[in-house]
Amino acid sequence: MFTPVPSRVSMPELDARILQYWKDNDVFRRSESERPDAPLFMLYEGPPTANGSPGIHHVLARVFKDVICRYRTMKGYRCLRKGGWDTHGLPVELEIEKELGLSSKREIEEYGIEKFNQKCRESVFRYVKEWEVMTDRIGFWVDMDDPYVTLHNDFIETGWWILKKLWDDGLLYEGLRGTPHCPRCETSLSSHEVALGYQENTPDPSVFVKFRITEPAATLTIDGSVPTYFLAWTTTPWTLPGNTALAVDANAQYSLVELEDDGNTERLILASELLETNVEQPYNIVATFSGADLVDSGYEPLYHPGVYGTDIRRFEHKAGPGGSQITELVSTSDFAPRVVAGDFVSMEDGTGIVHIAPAFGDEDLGLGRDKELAFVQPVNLTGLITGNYSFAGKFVKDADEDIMKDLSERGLLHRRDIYRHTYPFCWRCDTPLLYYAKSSWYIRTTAQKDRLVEGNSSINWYPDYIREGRFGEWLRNNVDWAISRERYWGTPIPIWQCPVCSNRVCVGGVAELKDLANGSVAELDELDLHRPYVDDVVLSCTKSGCGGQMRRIPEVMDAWFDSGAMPFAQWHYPFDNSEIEADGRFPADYICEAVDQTRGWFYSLHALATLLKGEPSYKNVICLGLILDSRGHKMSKHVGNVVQPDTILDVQGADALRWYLFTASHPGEPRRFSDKLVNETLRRVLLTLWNVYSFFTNYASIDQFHPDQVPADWKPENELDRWILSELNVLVEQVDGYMDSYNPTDSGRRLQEFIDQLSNWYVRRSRRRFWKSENDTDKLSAYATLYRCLVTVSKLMAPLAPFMAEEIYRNLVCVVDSAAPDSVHLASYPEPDATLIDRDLMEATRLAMQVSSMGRAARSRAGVKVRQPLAEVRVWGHAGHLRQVQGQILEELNIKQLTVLDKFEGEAQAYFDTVRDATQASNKGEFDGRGLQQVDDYWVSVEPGCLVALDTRVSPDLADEGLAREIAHRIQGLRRTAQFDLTDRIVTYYQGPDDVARVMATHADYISQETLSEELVAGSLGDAEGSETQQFEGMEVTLAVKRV
RNA sequence: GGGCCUGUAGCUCAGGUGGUUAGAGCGCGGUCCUGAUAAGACCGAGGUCGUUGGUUCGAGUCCAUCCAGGCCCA
Repeated sequence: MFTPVPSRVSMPELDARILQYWKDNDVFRRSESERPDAPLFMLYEGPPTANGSPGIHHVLARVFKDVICRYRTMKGYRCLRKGGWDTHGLPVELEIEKELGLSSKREIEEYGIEKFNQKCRESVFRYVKEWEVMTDRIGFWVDMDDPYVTLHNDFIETGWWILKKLWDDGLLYEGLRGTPHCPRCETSLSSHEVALGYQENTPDPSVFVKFRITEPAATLTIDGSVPTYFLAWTTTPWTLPGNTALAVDANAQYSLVELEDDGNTERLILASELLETNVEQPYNIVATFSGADLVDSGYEPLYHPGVYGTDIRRFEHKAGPGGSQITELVSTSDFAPRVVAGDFVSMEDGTGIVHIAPAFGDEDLGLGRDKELAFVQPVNLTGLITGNYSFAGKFVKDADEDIMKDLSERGLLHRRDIYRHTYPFCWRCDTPLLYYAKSSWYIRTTAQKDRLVEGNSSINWYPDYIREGRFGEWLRNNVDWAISRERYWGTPIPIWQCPVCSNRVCVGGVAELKDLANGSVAELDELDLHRPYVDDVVLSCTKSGCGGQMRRIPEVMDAWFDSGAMPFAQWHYPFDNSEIEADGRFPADYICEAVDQTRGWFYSLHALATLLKGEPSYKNVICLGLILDSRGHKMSKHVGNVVQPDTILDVQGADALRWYLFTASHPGEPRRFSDKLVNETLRRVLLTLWNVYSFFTNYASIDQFHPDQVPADWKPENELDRWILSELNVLVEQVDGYMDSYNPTDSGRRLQEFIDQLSNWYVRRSRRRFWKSENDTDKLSAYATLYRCLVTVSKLMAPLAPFMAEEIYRNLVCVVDSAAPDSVHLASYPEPDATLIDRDLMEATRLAMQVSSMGRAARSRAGVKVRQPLAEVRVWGHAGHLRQVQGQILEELNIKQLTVLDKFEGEAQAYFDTVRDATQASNKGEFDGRGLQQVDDYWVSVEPGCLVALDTRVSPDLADEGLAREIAHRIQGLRRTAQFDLTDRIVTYYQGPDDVARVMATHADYISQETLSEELVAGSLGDAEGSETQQFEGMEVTLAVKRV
C-alpha cells in the first residue's frame, strides 16, 4: 500500500534518490531500446565546448531539449538523443595561446604545431566531467557514453566527404575576402577579437583629395578649359594607391563649383548638401547634377599602378554552376578608373564621393566584384608598401605623410585635417588593424539561396517571427560562406595543390587519400587527420606528365562547418550508416539553442543540408532568448556574473529550476535569472502539489485505500469530484495541446493553475470527506478522485519536472499495479475523457468561489470571523448555478441557509441601490459596479453579475455554536503542539467561566467528534501532555489534553 | 550604421482580431483562517501600460518618431 509521505521534503535528496533509481534500472536506455518499432523522434544536440564550466544558460538549453523528448517518449516515440562535443576552433586556440604565453602565429609555429595542437586537444575535455555531472543532475537524458566528437577522424572524414561533394558540384572556390588583419601578428582577426580592441578618439589624417576628370560621362557637360575634379574624402591616405573607382549616391544631388586655389581657377564636384561644410573659400555654383549623371566618368589615377610596378587585375563576371553568376579575378594591363554608384554612400561626413580601393575595405571589395572594377594591391601582409613608389618600403601608417605631401605638391590635395574616430587595434599587440583583401576559400551558398529561403519556410520556428525575421532576413542577404581559417586546430581543408602546375585536387576521404598517396599506405591507416600530420602527406600531381609533388593548402576549416556537418558526421555518413535518410535519422525532428545561433549553428546546419540534400536538416526549432543576470545583463565569463547551476540545484532541486526556466517567460524572450523566483516556484507549485500528495498518502494509508476498491465502471457523483475531474480532463486536453506545439511554458502555467485549484478548493472543501471514519462510498469516491488527479498530474508534469513526477508515480502507481511501467517516463501520456467534462458545473463552481470570496469580504468588514456560524446569506446571480453549488457556499462561509434571489427586483434591487448610492457618496460620485456596504442587519457585497447579502446578526444559539468551534479549534492546536497522531484518541480537561461549561455540555458531541475526545472533563489535569490557558471572547479558558 | 527582439505595479509576468472600471503571483502594511501546506482568505498601498505624435467615436492593443535595454552583423 502507499507509503505515507511527510509534508516536508528535501528536493535535492529526492533528486538523488530518483537519479539512482534511473541508473539502477537503466530507465533512459530502455526508453529507447524497449520500443524498436516505435516511430523515431530525432533530436540533434548542438555540441557545447567543454573547455569551460557549464553555467545556468547551458542548463536552459538542455532542459528545453529534454522536455520535448520526454514528452515525445510518453507519446510513444523512440527518441534518439546522441550527445556531442564541439572541439575545434579559434576560442580553443586563443585559450592555449594565453596559457603558453604565445602572442602570434609565428610564435605558435616556433613552439611547434604538433605540441600546440596536442595542448588544444587536451584542453577541450578539461571540463567534460563537470558537464556530464550537470547534465545528469538536471535530468537531461542524452547519450553521453557514445557522443560524436568533432575532432575524431571519422567526424573529420565526413567533413572531407562533404567538401569533396561541394567541390565536385562547383560550390567550393577560392576568392578574396576583406578581413581585419594585424600586420605585426600577420593574421586575420575574428570579429570577436576585433571587438576586443576598439579604441575611441583615435586620431587619423582626414584628407580631401582631387581626382581630375578626363572622360566625363555622356550625361555630363564639362568645360574642358578649366581643370575639373571630383572631391573625395578618406582617413587612410595609404589606401589611395589602391584606388580603382569613386562611388557616388545615384539619387543625391551634386554641385559643380568654381573657386580659386593658390591663385588658379579650378572646379570641384561634390554633394550639394556637403558644400558648406567642405569648401571654405568663396565659390560659385556652375551647375548641379544627380549622382546618376556622374556615373561612368573616367578620371586620372593618382598613382597609375602600371607606372609604379604594381599588378593590375580586374573582376569579371562569368556563368557559374546552376545558372548562377560567379566572379573571377583576371590579370589585365588596362587601367581605367571610373565613377560608379554605391548604395552605401553616406552624406553624414565626407564629400558624398567615396574613394574605392577593393584591395582594402570589405565594402570596396564587394563593390569591385559587383561593378567589375580593377583590383590593385600595393601593400604586403606585413603592412609595407610594395612597388616603386617614392614611399615604397614604408609601413602604411608612416607612408600617410609622404602621400599627403606628394599630393599637395601635385596640387591634388584640397584640404587636410585630423579626424578622431573609433578604430580597431590588435587586442594582442595594439597594432592598428588594416582591412585587407585576402585569399580565402568559400562555399558558394548563394548558388542555392532560393532553396535556402524556400526550405526555411517549411521549418517550424518557435517563436515563429524568427523564420521571416532574424533568420529569414539573414538568408535573404546571403553571401558566400568563407570557410577557411589560417589557423592550426581545426578540420584541415583537404585540398592539395601542385606547386609546379597549380593543379588542385580535393580529397573526399581516407581511402581516397591512400589511393592518391604513393607508398606509405600503412602509415595512413594510423594517420591523425589533424595538422601537422596531414600536412606531411605528399601526393603526386594528378595532371599527366607534370610530376610535381602536391602539398596540402595550409588552411583549416571554420569550426561552424564542423557543427553544421553533424547530421552526417555524427554517424560517419556515408562511410557508415548510409541509411540515415531512410530510417528517419535525417532530418532532425527537433533542435533547440539560444538565439545567438541564428547565424551560427542554425545557419551552418541549414546551409550544408540544403547544399547536400536540397532540404532542411531540422523540422522544428525552439530558439531561446538569452538568460540575463538579475540586472538584465548578459551572463558571461568576463563579467563574472555567471550563475553556477549547483548553487541553485543543491538548495532548490532540479525540478524547481526546470519549472522556473520553463514557465518564467516564453522561450524566445530574454529572461532575468533570479534564485528568489526559483524558490517561489518551488513553494508555490511543487510544494503545494507535494502537500496534496502527502495529504493523500497519509489518509489513504490510514484508511487502507486501494485503487482496486474502485469499481471499473465508477463514475463520480459528488459535485466536487465531478468538478475537479472535469477540470482535470480539460487540463489534459490543453497541456497535451501545448506540448504538442512545443510550448512547455503554457503547459507549465496551466498545470500551476490546476494545482492551485486542486489544493485550495478541491482538497480544502473535501477534507472532511477524508476524515469521516466510516468507509462509505462518498469517501471512496473522494479517494478515487484525488488518486486519479495525482496520477494524471504526475504524468502530465513528468516532462517538465521528471523527478517529483517519478516519485509520485512510483509510490501511487507502481506500488499497487505491478503491470504498470516502472517509470512515469515509460508510461503513456494521459488522454482526456470527454465524458467527464462538464462545462456547466465548472461555471457554477467558479460562481461558488466568487460568492465565497464576496461573503468572506462581507464577514471581514463586519468583523465576524468565519468560525462564527451565521444564519442566512441572500444571493443574486445565476440562479441555477447557485442552487447547484449552494452546499459548497454554505460550508465555505459557515452559514445555515442560502436564499437565492431569483430576480433583480425587490430586495435585490434595493440592496444594489443602497450599495451604489453609498459607494458613490464615499467615492467622489464614482461607482464601478463593485461595493461593500451595510444595509440594515445585512452586509452587502456587489460585483458585476453578482450580489451577496450576509445577515451578520449572531443569536445566542449561534454564539454558543461559534464558541464550540472556537474551543474545538483550540483543542486541535493542543493536539498538534503535543504532536499527537492524527488518529490518537484523547481526554480533554477544561476550566473557564459558565459560558464555557454550558457550551461544553450542549455541544459535547460536536467537540468530542472533532477532536477525537472520549471525554470532556471539567477541572485540571495533572499529567497533561498539552495544556494552555488562553484569552478568547473576553474569557480566560484553560484546556488540557492527554492520550488514552 | 543595418537587421531582429523587448519596454505594463517594487520584482517576475498575463493582457486573440482596438470597445465599458488594465489583471495574476511574489514582496509590503493590516486583519483573519488553519487535522495537508515552506500554505490559504479578506482589506489596503502601489500603474499618466518607455516618449511624443497620428489613425479612430474609442488605442496597453494599429501606424510613425524618438528614448532605453538586449542579441546578431557591420
